[in-house]
Amino acid sequence: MPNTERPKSRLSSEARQADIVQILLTLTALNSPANITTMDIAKAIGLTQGAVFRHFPTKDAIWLAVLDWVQQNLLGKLEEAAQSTPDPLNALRAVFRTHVRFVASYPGVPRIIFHTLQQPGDSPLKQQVQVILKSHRQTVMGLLQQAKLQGQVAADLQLECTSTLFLGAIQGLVMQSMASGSMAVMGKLSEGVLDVFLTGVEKR
Amino acid sequence: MPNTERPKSRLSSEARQADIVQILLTLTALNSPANITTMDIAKAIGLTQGAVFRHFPTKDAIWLAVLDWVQQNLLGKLEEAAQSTPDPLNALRAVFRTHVRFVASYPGVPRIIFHTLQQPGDSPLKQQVQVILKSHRQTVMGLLQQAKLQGQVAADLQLECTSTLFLGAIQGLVMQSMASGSMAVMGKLSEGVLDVFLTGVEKR
DNA sequence: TAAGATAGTGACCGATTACTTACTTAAAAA
DNA sequence: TTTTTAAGTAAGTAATCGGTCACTATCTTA
Repeated sequence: MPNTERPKSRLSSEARQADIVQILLTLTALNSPANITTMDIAKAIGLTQGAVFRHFPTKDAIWLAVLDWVQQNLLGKLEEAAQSTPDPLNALRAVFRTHVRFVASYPGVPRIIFHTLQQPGDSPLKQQVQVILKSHRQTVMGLLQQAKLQGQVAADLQLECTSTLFLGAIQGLVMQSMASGSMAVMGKLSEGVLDVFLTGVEKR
Repeated sequence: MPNTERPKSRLSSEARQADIVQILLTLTALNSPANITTMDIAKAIGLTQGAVFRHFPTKDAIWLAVLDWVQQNLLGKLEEAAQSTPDPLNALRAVFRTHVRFVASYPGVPRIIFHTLQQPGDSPLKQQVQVILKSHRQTVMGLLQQAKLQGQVAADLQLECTSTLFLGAIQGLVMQSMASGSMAVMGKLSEGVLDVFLTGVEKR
């Protein structure tokens, strides 16, 4: 929902920054991050291209702000879901569903993550993505460790591999929905994917 | 291993096309497909930039040739692995390991797939990727269906969701290795990921 | 209401991009 | 050996990119 507000303009730099972040979240829902130009951003918020650089020194700084938003929102919700239930495996369910819901609402986020991760070198952008992934990973591994202590999963379950598969499950859903061109696919398949995953994790 | 041959040059257009495809497979191992220019390609094969367009009409045609190579090689090997054993679940193991080995050898391929899939619209490139993904999916679903008929998996196992998770497992490994910056991570985690997945699939 | 601060404009810049073209030159066909 | 075909060159094109700058207009504040 970009640009609902059209009272001419003249916003504070802080408000504009938030504006631009939100616009990018909607632009990346349909376009690859690699193709989005500062001109695209400017047009989407109804300003000229030069105005964009009043609020961000470089284009990378814009992406960094977007990743900051992702960190605060996605990670916050995931952590909240992880603590929503004392039962670790049910909490894992909640984390998964929260993640799926988030990605369905902001389909551009996985694209941004993957696109940034692909870049060579060690830019601040890439480091930010690594922080996000690591945090997500530790949330999942923490729940698995709890489940292990409570005897809900096998004692020899490998936490690293399991959390990799957990994240991969989301990625698989994202790819499937991108390939089919419809985000609805994700909702249809997510519960089934979660079931297969949890079956593999639960102690028998 | 680009450019081992340095007998000056002057190759047939067919040989150059194959050359360029191979060079792109190595260039994408470290760079994002979005960043690779025709100049990069030319330098890597030791020619001028204009020479590239002697052998491909457009840049998209180059990527299409790369995807053709992926289709012939990856899909061929996966199908071969699927038929290597009469036991469906063991065959699934073989498919997974073949895929992991392929991605470890050509780390650029998942990047190309994802990058192409991200592009909006319905380009020939994107259609080619969809063909590849669909074929891979059907290989996996065929094996799962066989396993179901033989009673190795639950009769109510959802094939679509399971194959999505299967592909996601690979994607998870790819992301993990990109985040860590080392392709060696994939080999270390792949067997464990495969175990968790198969545990979720096998009938108990 | 006057003055300072700052968001926005629009023209501009250098660099880079995919692609073209007139030419040179090497290799295969005659 | 001569002719013909086509791979490679080198310079160039128009378009687009991120980023800058002098200036304008609007808001805040004293």
